[in-house]
Amino acid sequence: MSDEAVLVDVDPLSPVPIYQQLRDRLIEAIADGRLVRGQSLSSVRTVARAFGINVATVAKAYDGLRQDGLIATTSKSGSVVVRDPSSGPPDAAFVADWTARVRTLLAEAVARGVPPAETVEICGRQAASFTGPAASGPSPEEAR
Amino acid sequence: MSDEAVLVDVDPLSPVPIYQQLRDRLIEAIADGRLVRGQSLSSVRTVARAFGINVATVAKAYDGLRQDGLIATTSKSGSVVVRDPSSGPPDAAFVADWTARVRTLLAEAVARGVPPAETVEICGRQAASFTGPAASGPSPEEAR
Amino acid sequence: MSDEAVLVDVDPLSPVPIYQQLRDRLIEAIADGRLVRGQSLSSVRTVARAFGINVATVAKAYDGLRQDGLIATTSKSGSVVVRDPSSGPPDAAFVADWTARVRTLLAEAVARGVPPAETVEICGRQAASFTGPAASGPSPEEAR
Amino acid sequence: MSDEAVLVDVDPLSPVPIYQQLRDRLIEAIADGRLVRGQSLSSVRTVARAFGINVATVAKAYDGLRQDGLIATTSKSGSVVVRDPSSGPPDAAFVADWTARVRTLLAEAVARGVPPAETVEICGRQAASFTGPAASGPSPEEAR
DNA sequence: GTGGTCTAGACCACC
DNA sequence: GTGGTCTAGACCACA
Repeated sequence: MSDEAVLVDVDPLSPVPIYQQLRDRLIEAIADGRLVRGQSLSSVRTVARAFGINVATVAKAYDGLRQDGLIATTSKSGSVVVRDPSSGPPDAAFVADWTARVRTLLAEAVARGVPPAETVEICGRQAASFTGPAASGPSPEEAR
Repeated sequence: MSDEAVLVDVDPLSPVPIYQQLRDRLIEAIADGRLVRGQSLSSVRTVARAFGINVATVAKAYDGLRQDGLIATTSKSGSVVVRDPSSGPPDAAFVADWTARVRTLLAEAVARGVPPAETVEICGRQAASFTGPAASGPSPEEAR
Repeated sequence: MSDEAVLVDVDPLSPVPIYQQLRDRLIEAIADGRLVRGQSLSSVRTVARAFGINVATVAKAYDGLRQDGLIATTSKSGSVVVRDPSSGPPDAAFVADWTARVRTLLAEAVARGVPPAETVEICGRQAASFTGPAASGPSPEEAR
Repeated sequence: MSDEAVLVDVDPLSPVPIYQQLRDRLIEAIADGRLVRGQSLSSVRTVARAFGINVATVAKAYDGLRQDGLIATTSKSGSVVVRDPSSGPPDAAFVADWTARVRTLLAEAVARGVPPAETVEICGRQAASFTGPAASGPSPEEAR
């Protein structure tokens, strides 16, 4: 029980689908170390009840994480995190796709007048919060 | 006439709506200087014909850009770019929202094993290809 | 179900687009308290059927309200009002733009011979029917 | 020549049609006394050349003013203002229609959080600029 | 059930 | 010519 208490919250009024909000929040939890490999997630029923949302919605969120190879689900022990920042680099295809997406997002800010350098600065600040305590150091090598 | 030849392409099979792909590509064109303030876009009909998509779909893409204050449309001269990287900084609300979105995107890469420092590096590389107050430096080669 | 019975009507023969008439009527409903924060709107299909207009037309009206931050839409529960007169003041840019528009409208009446004082009186009478921080006074009878 | 030098300007990038901008600016000029009964307007050709717009566009603007009974056009002396704030009150139908329009506009501000009282205050400030010096006095009777 | 997207084709306003 | 509006009808995603 104590190892599955990751608090996230979803906004039912947001235009972004609830299942994706859930997925995004869990990914962020994995990225910043609140969820680590081996840790188990709350059951779909528990989460659904906690947020007052449909079980299918939670299942869909977990499904996405499973397809991304981030969690694995067994009928016995539920869903557990099987991949986290320390699990090694992803395949090149993912990186290529991700690069394209980040380019689009950066463009949105630059087109509106945010200086390119400032966008990178913001990215740096956000990324710094992901590796945990070691990330604010001089050279963020893998803290493995 | 000769100033509206900005080539982009869209993928009708992608899960991301066509109108948004179009919008994204045009935003990127504005960000990297292929489209500058005062330049006019191809007419909705021309674009629709070129891509084999519906006029309304193109109109919706242009509509989004209009609401973002990036283009202005008149019946006479079609749509022209009215805001570009040199038009000054956007409002704080946009930046705050954008920061949240970029955080989610960065988390996705970090959770999968891309080192935070590398995500920032990629951002830097992409941002370097955009035009901005500081981007007019001596040819942005890969800083690798 | 019982909380979405806000009746408005539209005129298909009017030069003002149907989607905008719908938008205007709903804005008036929000302004005068017939629609309050948290209340949900009829679904696009319901409205479309009721008025004999197209679903897309209603969707466009709702789209406008969404971009103005007045409603929020989710696939599950449809559209709900998220901003009303009690939600705090708008940004300065909006007020400036609105002032210019009201000036033009006032001019139209004055140029035709309505005394300026009377235009303001009419505005006062109309504004009195709206709910606002000060509008909950002792029954806004005509101050004539 | 010296009595037709009313300066207005139009924004070709505005979403509001040029002919209507022209019409609006002229109505404002009549409302605030820069144009009075008997004064003649520049010819359509002169205006068209001055703004680099089409003659037909100017003609359409003048046409609207003519239908509103604000100007009259003779082939001999061109267009002259035939109605201004001192010409007496308009018909009731106009006032009723105008009231509905002003209500819609007021609602837009109120719905977004502008207190009703403040909307009226803004209207008062704008209206004050219309009658000229006499409007800021105690009781703005007709200064006829 | 909900809303979002897209199509094909039509009409109208603007210039 | 341009863009804006509306229709009818279809398909898909969300919950």
